[in-house]
Amino acid sequence: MGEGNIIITTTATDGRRTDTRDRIRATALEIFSERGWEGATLREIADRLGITRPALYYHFASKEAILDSIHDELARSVDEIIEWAGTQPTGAATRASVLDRLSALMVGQWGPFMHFAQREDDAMRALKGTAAFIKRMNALGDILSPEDTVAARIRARLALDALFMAGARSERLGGTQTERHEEALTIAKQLTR
Amino acid sequence: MGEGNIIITTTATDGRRTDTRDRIRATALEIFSERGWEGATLREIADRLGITRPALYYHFASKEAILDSIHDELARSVDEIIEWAGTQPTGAATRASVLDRLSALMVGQWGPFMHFAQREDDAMRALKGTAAFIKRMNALGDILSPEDTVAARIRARLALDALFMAGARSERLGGTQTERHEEALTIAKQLTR
DNA sequence: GTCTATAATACGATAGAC
DNA sequence: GTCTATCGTATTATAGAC
Repeated sequence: MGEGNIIITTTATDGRRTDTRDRIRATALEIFSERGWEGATLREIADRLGITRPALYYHFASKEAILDSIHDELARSVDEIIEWAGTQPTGAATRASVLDRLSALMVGQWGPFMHFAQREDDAMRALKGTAAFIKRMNALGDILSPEDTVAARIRARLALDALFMAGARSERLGGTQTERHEEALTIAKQLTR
Repeated sequence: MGEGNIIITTTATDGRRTDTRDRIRATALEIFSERGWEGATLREIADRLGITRPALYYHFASKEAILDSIHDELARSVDEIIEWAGTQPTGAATRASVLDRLSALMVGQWGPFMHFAQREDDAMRALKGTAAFIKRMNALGDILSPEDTVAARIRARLALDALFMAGARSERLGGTQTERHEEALTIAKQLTR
């Protein structure tokens, strides 16, 4: 809830880490993406960090609090895009720019997490953080629909899917990671034209 | 493995049900679709059927065996489509027919389950049944790609996503269920042209 | 800030009566 | 074919020492 999103590895003078909270979030993001919400265990997060489970509870009150914290960080970036779109005239150019900005997020570390959050949609509707994510995805779907028809809404959702597809594990599509992102972006723009 | 896929409710002369195995599969399909693999519990399946957890074990050896049994039934339908495509000349007309046949599966009871199986892809790679499902989805992706490029493979995957989207919970897209299926099919055909 | 030890709960699965 | 009772193991989470 409001932490910075730049992770800098530091050590105190006695050698103890002082960035454990950020390291927990980074590792949890990996494991949520790999295993899904139910499949991800605090044991695995702790083990991968080389600490014990109780130590996690010093930094976060619950498993859900870790997810919420990760989501808060992503939400700021997505909200920026949504708010920016609100200041622009509706049109194909604005939709293309929104897709450009979203694609940039996917290329970074958010690709696997957005894939996770999207895939867990109904299973996780109960989770506060993810419910908010779904609302943001719906807002993006509305922004990306050129007109108010079922077909346009399906196409807008597919445009988002295209970006997610390139952002997540997608080696089977062939080509380089960069190539996949570029092609997905091109197709997404065609779908929202 | 090898049971019929038509569920007929019958009762023996003393009033006991004789179709519990099929009822378990139908209910499990619902709950897997709603909650995902880890989120689905045998407790909920049993409760919804009005029986106890141990009673499930009379019909299936394990939770995984239930999933495998459901998957076997779907696999026969998907394999029919894949095999039929193999006998046809490659071309836009064949791809459109494959999409028609897949869409017909989605309109039936398989839509939510295909959404489930697709979404659980990496979390469930360990599960025998789902691993086989992923292989079939990859085969369909190949069949639906007009050429051997990254862009074509992304478009083929999005065509499948469009059908899945209409088949699963998708009320937010507006329109009627029939309308959503028709529009999704049209878009899918455009993507694989 | 991290540890050991443990509580409380839920899970999948089994044994054996009926 | 379904039940009651239970086992063994995992989970999230907490208490209190250091």
